[in-house]
Amino acid sequence: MRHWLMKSEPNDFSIDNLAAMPNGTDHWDGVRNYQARNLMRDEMRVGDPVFFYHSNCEQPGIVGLMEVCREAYPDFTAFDPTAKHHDRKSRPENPSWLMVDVRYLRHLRRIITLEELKPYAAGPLADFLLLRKGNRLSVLPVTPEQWGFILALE
DNA sequence: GCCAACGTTGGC
DNA sequence: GCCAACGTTGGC
Repeated sequence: MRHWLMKSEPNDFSIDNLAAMPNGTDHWDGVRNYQARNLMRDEMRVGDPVFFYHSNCEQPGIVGLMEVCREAYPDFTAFDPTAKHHDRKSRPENPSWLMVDVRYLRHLRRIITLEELKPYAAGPLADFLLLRKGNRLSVLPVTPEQWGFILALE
């Protein structure tokens, strides 16, 4: 089992939006980065735990927990000319982009902010991809040690 | 709104 | 294959 962190802009899709879905479940569409796509395709499995991270907002940070509940399948929003992340090069018979389904588990009792995590880049979170300068991956692996350390901050 | 750090595109 | 131009991400 692998652990993950997935980013979403709360103005676009927040953890509250996910929690409000039927069964707390939704597809995670809009990933348009090959490295992130390959991670979803090759590494993500049903039952993997995921941090829900709010990015590009007033208080960037980890806000809750979810789990993968369906493995990678074509991101149909890429086929839709009216969709925000439409990609005309992606065809249904040969999809460029994939997504997984995720299920809401719970909010953290408080937001574990990026600001709070940053100092640990000098210690327990030295290799945490989220804290790497210039990192823009929206789907990234978290080691069991990193996962445990971060959750213990809650 | 600014801008650093990317990733992608396309001319050559 | 190189690399400049461009677009995007995301913190601040």
